[in-house]
Amino acid sequence: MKTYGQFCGLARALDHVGDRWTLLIVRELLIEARRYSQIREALPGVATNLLADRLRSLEADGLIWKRPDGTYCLTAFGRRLEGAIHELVRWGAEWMSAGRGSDHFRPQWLAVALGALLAAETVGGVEIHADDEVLHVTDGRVSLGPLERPDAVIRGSAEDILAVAAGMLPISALSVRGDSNAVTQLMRRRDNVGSTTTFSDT
Amino acid sequence: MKTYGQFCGLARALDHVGDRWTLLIVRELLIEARRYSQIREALPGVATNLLADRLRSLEADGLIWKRPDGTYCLTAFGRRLEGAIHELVRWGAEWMSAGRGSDHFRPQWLAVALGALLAAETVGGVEIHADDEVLHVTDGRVSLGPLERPDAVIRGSAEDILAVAAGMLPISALSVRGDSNAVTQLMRRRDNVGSTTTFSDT
DNA sequence: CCGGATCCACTAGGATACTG
DNA sequence: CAGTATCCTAGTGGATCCGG
Repeated sequence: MKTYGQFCGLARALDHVGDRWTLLIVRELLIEARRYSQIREALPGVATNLLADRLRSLEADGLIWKRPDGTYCLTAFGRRLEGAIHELVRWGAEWMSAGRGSDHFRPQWLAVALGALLAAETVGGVEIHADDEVLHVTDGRVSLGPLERPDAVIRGSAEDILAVAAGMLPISALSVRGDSNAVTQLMRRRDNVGSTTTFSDT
Repeated sequence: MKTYGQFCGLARALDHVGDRWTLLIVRELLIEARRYSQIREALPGVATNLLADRLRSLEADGLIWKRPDGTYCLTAFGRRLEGAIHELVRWGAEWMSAGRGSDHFRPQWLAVALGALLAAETVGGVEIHADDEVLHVTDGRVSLGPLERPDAVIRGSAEDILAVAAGMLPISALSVRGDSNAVTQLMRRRDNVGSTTTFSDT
């Protein structure tokens, strides 16, 4: 990308992660370390050379790192984009209410969405079965895989779980077992989500 | 921009604000409502047709609104991007340490940078004279213009003030009058800024 | 099969000239 | 002043091919 040539944090940030696909690559690696072909299949439509280009740039900029086993992995610096990505996910939740339509969907994306949308102050562990994917939430952090002794277990389609987290469906749309208190506490959405578009001055 | 076609908050957000220049336009309107030509001169290098395109899209998406007097103004929905922009500014602070170089710089950009970098819990008012620009901070919010009864007044070049806020220079690089306590409290940077790039696993 | 590289058609972006 | 109209270039998308 051509640099904006502005001495401004936003412009400098966009100089490095403002390119098309770049933040989506970071999103994938935020979920877990991935191989080239795993990233590619998670990003339908990306050209192979473009993905290779982006990975090279991200590595040169110190955001990602290629492990000896061939998986790409975020550095600590790259992971510090999580806050910005979560903010964008929360803002983008507004555009989710139009429904899925014919868009692609991967259950793993739930990990990022839930990390951004769920209440951070949750105590205890909740296991989530979304379609065939299993993930869990502890202390407001979302990770892939099951939990040893979950306080509650939620089951539903990934789409429904996402819709509940985004406030588009009531919690009753999901099957919940165990401590239902932990679940309602978990699903209390963060700020900055779901207000209607209004026009104001100043 | 071509849509990513992904049912994901991040992808949907980028479908609307991921285009080149778009977030910088939002940044300008976050500072204050602006006319077409004011936006253009704040974004050196933007093509006139491109700016017109972006403004049309942003208006169609309900992020901005054209007032009867011809100034473009953020809607409440558009202003909800402030959190994401602040996060990007904080992340981008890492790239500011390379110095200004030959990049453009506008004193007004300080308003956004300070809003992102300064401690939000500040009490009292601090007036900032950056070159010929005057702005002030109250309750962690930054606005253009002077303050009625400031607790402290900071003077310096906009570049130095930015550098202090980003932690690249000590507070002693600036001239401070009044309650120096309020100033040191103000300049205590938020999290997520300034750690060195390290490589870690997992 | 994985991890790309190469080629080509297409589209978005950049620079400048021009207009109501 | 606030854009529109062009032209040209760089970046993107899609398909295919290639070496390990």
